Amino acid sequence: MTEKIENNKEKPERSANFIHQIIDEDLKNNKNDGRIHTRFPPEPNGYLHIGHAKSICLNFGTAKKYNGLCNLRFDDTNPSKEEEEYVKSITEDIRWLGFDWEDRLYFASDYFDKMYEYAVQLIKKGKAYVCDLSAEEVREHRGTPLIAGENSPYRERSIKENLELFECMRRGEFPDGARTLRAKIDMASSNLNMRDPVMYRILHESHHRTGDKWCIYPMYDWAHGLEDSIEGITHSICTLEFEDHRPLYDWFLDELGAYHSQQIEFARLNLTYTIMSKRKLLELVEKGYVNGWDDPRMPTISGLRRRGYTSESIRNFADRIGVAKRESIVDVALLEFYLREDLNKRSPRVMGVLRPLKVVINNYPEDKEEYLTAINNPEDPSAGTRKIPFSKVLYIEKTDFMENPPKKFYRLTPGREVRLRYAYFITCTDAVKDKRTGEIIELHCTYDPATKGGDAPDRRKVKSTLHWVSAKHAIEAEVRLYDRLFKVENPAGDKDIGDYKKFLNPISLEILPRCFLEPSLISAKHGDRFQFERMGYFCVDPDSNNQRMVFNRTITLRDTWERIQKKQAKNNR
RNA sequence: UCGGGGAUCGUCCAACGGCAGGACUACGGCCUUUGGAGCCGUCUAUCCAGGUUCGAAUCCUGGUCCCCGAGCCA
Repeated sequence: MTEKIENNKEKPERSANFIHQIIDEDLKNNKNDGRIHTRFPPEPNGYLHIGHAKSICLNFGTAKKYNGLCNLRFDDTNPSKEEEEYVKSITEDIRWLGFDWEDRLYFASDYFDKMYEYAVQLIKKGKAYVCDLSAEEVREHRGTPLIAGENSPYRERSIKENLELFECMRRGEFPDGARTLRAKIDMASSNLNMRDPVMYRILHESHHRTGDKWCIYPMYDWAHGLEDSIEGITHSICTLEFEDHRPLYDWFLDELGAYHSQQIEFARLNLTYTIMSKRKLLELVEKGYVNGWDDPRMPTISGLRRRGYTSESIRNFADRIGVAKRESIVDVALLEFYLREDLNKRSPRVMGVLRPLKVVINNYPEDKEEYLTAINNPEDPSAGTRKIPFSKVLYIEKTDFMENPPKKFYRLTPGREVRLRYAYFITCTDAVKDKRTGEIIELHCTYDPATKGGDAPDRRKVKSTLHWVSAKHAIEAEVRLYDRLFKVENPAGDKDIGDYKKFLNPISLEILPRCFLEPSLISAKHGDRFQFERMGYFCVDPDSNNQRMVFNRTITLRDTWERIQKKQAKNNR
């Protein structure tokens, strides 16, 4: 009984998405003998982003849910845009996300021979022909949505001639663009994709896997269904823009009498304050708006990873946003919620002062040092405790002191007593200012020795607890603060403005060169994640080295004080 | 204009003829040695107009709005 309740708690019953409903139905009808086989088919022409993560979670997740299989297949049918670098990053990213294709790593280019044979078969059936029209002429013959197209003058070539010409195409006897192989369907179809679509184009270009073996390359529509068919994919899940292509997908497979997978389309992910277009992301990288594909501001998987995201949080997010056909733009706050949820559970707590303000404890002995006990993770008792050094001169956060505080400011002000976390109650006696600028450069305080550890024997309370670092013991480090890449929710959506780059947030990166961290951080390694108490979650950047530690702020903690300030500012307006 | 899709809280997803529900956000409160976390609560939605039905987000009819489609890209 108890067990049952716990199970329910862990796996709250959520209704199946529309794709899983289709699969449930297929299973009921014993379609494909109950086999479920999906695939994730990236084109190796860019880095994966959070939108791909949705698709990866869907495809691999579906296979897992139904005890089926999911292949990783590179759709490398266009050698002019594709590179080996991308297949490396893509495989890394998928693995990091936590998915495994076992021995089922495939490339569309592995099937070029089979595809060629299939094309010959279609020609022999009188359903494909070699066309001599130029690209421009093909466009002119295609017509428009309102006007039917015209047949190509080469449409009625004999099967024999088509076979010979296609063979000559393959052998490289024609220059790029001179001829194409086209399916013979219907130039008057209301679906433009059915107006004798091109199956093969001539491209004298070296392919990253097949080298110079081929100079004709298959088009997506022709290739994709065959890839699915060859691999025995049962459910071929893709995005909405391929809906119009489904009749063609079906036509090829039906004409060939080949195994026929079912194409199902869903709406791709959009996220607020970022862009998902590969082309635009490439532009940001190439024109130096960001520092590479893995810049922590990028929505790429590698960027998120470097930023400190956990794969668990991305998977939870993908699971939560669901799958539907309605186009949408998901609030990035939802992603951030799952990030914080996961980070809160797993991150060791440490203290780090980002914007240091020197504090001298007047009544603390000059040379005394003591080690105080701090809890490593209140969410995880097994994480234990550690010792942190305390001494006469400390740093606290600049924003934790105000000489003339507004209402509801609970932190340090002249005359007020607060707690230093795990240490003592201190009271501010004096603020030293720079004579010229008036900036507060140093605080003088007294401490109450009876409050060691942070509790007062007389039960008196303080309104706030501050984090701090002993000046003598602190590690100096660089911390990089990231904010959203764009200033507006939907930078790609505003067609009046035109260029999405106008919406770039000019302060999406702030570098703090002189932060002070507690000494335990000295052993932190690349990728290690921490919560800097009261400040947020941080991770060690790969730029970090023995000379200089570099941390990225993954995300702030939820900040109630910030909200109060915003409200106050609003009310004063 | 033709073809293909889609319209449910601010956002995302459910409800498949029978009390419109969940998550996030926002806003209150409790608690707190992180203004963190946790806990409790509140607000807010069926594109419009007709019809069928005891009963419609769901079925029918007619509108409106949005997205995709005329690459030898995927």
